[in-house]
Amino acid sequence: MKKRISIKTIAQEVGISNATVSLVLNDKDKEGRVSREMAEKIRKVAKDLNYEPNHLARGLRMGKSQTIGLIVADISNPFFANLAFHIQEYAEKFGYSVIITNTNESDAKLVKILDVLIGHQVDGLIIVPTEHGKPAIEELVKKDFPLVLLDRWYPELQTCYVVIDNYQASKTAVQHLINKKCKRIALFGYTIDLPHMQERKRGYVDTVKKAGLFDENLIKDINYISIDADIKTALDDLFFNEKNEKPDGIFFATNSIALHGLRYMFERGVKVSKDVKAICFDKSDAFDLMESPVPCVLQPIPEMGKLAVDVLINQIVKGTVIPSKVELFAKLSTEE
Amino acid sequence: MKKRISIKTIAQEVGISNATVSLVLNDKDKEGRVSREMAEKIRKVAKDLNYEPNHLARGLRMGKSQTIGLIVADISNPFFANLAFHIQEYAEKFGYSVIITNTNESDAKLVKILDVLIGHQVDGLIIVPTEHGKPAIEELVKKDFPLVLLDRWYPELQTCYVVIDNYQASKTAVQHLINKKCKRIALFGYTIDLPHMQERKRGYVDTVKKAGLFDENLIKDINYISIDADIKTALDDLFFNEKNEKPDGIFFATNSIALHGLRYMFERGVKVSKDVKAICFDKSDAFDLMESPVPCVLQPIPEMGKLAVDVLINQIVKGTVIPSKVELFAKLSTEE
DNA sequence: CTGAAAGCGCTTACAG
DNA sequence: CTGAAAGCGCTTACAG
Repeated sequence: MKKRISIKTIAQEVGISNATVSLVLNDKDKEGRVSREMAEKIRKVAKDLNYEPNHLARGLRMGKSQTIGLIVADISNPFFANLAFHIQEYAEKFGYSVIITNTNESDAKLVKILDVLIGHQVDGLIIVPTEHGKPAIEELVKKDFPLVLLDRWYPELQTCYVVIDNYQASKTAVQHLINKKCKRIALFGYTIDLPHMQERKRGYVDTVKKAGLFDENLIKDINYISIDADIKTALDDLFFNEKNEKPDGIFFATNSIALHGLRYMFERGVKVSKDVKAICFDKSDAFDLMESPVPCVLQPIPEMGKLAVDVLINQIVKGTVIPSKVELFAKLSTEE
Repeated sequence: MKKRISIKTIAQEVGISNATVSLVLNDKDKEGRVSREMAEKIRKVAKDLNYEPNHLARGLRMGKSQTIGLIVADISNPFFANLAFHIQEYAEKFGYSVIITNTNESDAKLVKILDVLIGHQVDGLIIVPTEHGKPAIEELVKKDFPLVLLDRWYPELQTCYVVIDNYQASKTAVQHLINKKCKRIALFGYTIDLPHMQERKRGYVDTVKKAGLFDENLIKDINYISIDADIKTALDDLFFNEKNEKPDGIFFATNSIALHGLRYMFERGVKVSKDVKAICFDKSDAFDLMESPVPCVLQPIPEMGKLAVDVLINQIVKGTVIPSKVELFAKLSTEE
């Protein structure tokens, strides 16, 4: 492979010093620091030689890499993929590249990724944290490393967050089912011990209680690891256990749970909308094609991504961190 | 923000030279180059100080960054998101980080991204090329820059490719509809002038011709830019134009076209499976939840990703490029 | 207006 | 077994 050409090559070609070339190529030749003709000449040679600056060298020298690390739970999940898309598009506007990585909800992996990303000298991090990732992230926070947590948060950790009001979103969703005359509303949530999920559950509980519809047996906890089996067990118990009165509504607290749940119900002949109403978090392509569309909670994905980038870049540029929790609001797909 | 600690800090702490620290930390202290006690001591201090090597500096010095650039058309498309997921997981095993970027099918954007990524000193590129991206990529090929094109290819450009046999996949899909007694099979494809799409069309044409079912009016070209409008126009023409005999089968040459198409048909009350059979490229979550599932062509996504990484790393390590086109085979979802 | 020099953090021949 | 030195490509204060 041919050697990439450097500032030095250009300097030699023109017969001038590296310093001057650097000035010109960084557009710092205004304010009369370099003669007009010289600047022109340098630019021409740089162009002819197809010069591309070496970001590694620049990063090393400047102490910043113009790179942001993004850590999500799973890039193949459309919610995170969309988030990643908008983060990248927006970060690019400010001249930042984004390195996207996955934890697959593993705390060990989070720790490892953090090391790798920091080794790569990222200027900041946007992190969808894992259940027990707090210690690792706390260390970074102590060092004032620029970062913003996205989608999920640790209540006891003071740092920057961009999240949505899960409690309110959940209430709205459950209320929607109540308005549709549902009397026995089930909740399907993850066992994950993070407040975004607890808030969704709390929103459910408060709303059904207020309507006098609370029944503990209708709350089903799903483990991310054994999602398929857990959902089947839970649905079997709700719909095919003679002892139980069937639910007439289901609130799926995440999209992945909804997808698995709907699939199994479909398989078992439980008709959504007819036998039981459903509502869930986040939109899926699947919903548009169902016999009767499932309404869902729409998180403002582009705004979440942009805001995370804004908050992060602000930290990087200012060099200081003012802990803050930005809360956005979701709305129902039926409100559109 | 606290300064990151460097090899120098460790060296001073231990009272020793940078060189020795570097040797130890890179596990080059075997073969009796450094005394056992000294090595232990250095490792301990490095650990206590929480040392993280600076990849920028190492990359600059070694002339490689252990980073791979991945360019896809759209990370929010599940096909590419899955591909990205597997590429990243697999590349990580070899110690490579992956920078993921999107072209949104724009040639101009491809050129720009190429510059950015090369500026970041990526050691190699995995590229899903755009329609007219050939000149830009050709330049890299001429320089023997390590790269592999994925999913799509330029027939006149000798370089490394990992693709699937689109012709065969398409034939199988169309044959499936013929086996289901379809007599009027429509094709929905993109206008994009790249052979992967042409092959899909050719597979369709050859198969319907062989069965004596060819009718030019059943071929519909969709523009990526105006996908929504184009699909509506095409479907309206097929199903709601009194002059035309309706199709009884549709082959959607991509997943995005299928999704838009199925949605519109649903909206207009055209019943898939009952009124018209459908089949398409790539699986979508949506299919599991439809009244009658749409069969699809399953590309071997994990294998495609892994192979691309293998081929690329091989180039990087060997320092030479042997142009090759690896072709994988897709199968129908009904074959599972 | 332009140049010489230092230094970012690392690795690697070369000396001893 | 360990150290001194050079150099990767860049930017930036300092001199002139």
